[in-house]
Amino acid sequence: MSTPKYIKPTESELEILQVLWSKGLATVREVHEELSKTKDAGYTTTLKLMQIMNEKGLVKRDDSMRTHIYQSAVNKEKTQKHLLNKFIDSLFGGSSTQLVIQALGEHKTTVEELEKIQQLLDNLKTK
Amino acid sequence: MSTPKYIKPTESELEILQVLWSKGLATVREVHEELSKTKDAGYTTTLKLMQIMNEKGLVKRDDSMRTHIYQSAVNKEKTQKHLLNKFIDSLFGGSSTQLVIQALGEHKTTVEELEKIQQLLDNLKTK
DNA sequence: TTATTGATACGAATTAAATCGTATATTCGG
DNA sequence: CCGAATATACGATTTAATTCGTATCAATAA
Repeated sequence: MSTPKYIKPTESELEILQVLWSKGLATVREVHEELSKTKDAGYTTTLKLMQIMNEKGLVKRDDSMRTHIYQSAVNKEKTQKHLLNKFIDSLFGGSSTQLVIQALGEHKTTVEELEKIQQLLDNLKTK
Repeated sequence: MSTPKYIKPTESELEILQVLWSKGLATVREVHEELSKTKDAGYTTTLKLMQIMNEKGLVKRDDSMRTHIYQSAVNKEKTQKHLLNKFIDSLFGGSSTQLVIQALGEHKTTVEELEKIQQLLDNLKTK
């Protein structure tokens, strides 16, 4: 079995992936419009980034038409997991528990969500 | 009240902060030895990084002696929280619950730890 | 047909991070 | 005192990420 090569997306690349994950398919223009809401960079900047991401294999595109259609080439959950693990290692010495404690302590979490997590914990415990 | 200026440490800076957080006080050499275990860069590289961190205010140092003594100038928990929030925003659309679910699902967590988290959840729920 | 709009390609400049070589000063063993 | 070991300072290079200008081509409206 071939070792899967995990590419670590940069900050900007992650922003683009977010958009693609939520839209499924999108043109450069669409992605750019979306990013423009919170960020301020030129169109060709977004274009170039997406071209590079295509070379890296982070996105796929259909270039059979004049206006290319992009989509993510990496799985959202897998990527999240991968980056999360790196994050936990680098900031919480590998202890996911520490991270969870901080995460729950800080953000306001609804009772429903807390119960959802408790469910999950119960499941994990019985395994 | 003055707006606290949060400086985002780079990857390498974070590694150094980790060492300082765990040691309290340390010389460049000590930090460097520690980093050498997992990483391979020259002594002057570590030195330079720590000098820059000093300029940025990420660390403090006592340079009254020939061999300077460094310590972190930023609070561990605060820094963790700050970076964690950024991370959650950028990767989990601000949902700490999503993050927690992924974190617990992936890493192997002991029953003791799971129970610790359940305790925490119970406390949160009654509030 | 021609001018305008909007698309990609691509080189190049800019910025930021990390790395290292070298100069120089201090300490310490002999 | 002298030489080796060990410090810091600091400029310069390298590498990576981001940004953007400009060329060029295609589509479309007038």
